Amino acid sequence: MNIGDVASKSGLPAKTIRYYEEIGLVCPPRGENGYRSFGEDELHKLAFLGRARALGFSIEDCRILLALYEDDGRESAQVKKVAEDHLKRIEEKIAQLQSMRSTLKHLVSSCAGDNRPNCPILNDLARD
Amino acid sequence: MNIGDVASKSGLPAKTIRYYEEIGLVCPPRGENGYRSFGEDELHKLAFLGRARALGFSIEDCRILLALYEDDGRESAQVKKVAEDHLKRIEEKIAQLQSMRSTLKHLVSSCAGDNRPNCPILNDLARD
DNA sequence: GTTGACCTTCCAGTAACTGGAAGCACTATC
DNA sequence: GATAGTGCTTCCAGTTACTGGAAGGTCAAC
Repeated sequence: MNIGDVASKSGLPAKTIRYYEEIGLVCPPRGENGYRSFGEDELHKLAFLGRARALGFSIEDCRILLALYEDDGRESAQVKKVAEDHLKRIEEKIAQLQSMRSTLKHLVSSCAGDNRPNCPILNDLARD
Repeated sequence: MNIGDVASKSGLPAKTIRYYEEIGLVCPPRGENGYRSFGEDELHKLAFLGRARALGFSIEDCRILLALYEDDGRESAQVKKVAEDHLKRIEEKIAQLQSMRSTLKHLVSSCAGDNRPNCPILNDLARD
């Protein structure tokens, strides 16, 4: 398979796949013409990476998860730890965004949004 | 005031203030010794920026908000638009993170987290 | 043989800082 | 007056995970 094939099958852009090769997440062999030649295993890996990224795991987490996936001697506790840490970071991020949302909602609803200059949003940002 | 003073008063790191000057958000005059010399107005601006950033506004949004703040002819509708667009983006982000959280929570709870290799998290990432 | 799609590499840019090095400036102390 | 310590300056590089684009080689079809 050429890169375009695995791109459409994995859902990842070709650019991203080249990038993943550059940083060592995958290393497809090359054909005579210099084209990357992907097998089912590489496609499987890329799909794995796509799903992990879709769950918000960082590239470094993905690297670890992939290594654990390929390590028969892994302990599920290692995987769980990575996922739990990530979950915790996500929950912190959600809390932070919810706090912003709450403040913003309040500000937006208090602003007339008309053609006059007075604005509670700016007043709040400029408060002393 | 030197940069260290406005840094502690505004809560922004000195590095960040220099960066804000570099991108034209503030432009404090310089003293004889080449040091940046901040007045109350610059401090006020920096505090404004700090609060806007804390609400998650992008630097470009901050630039717009600051310009509106300093424009007596502004219409509150302009400010409200910026805030509403930002609020919408935040809500989308929250929804995305909540979806990740939901999946992750489920996966984490289904993983034994022991010394055995079998792991539902990896199974899910590797599913066909 | 030429068009068009697909592949290659390389370089630059994104957002918003942050860390660190090298080197002045200022203040306090001996 | 020398020195130490802190604070200021600029400049360069690195962060995250790609993404866009240019210049050019390859392949299949007509």
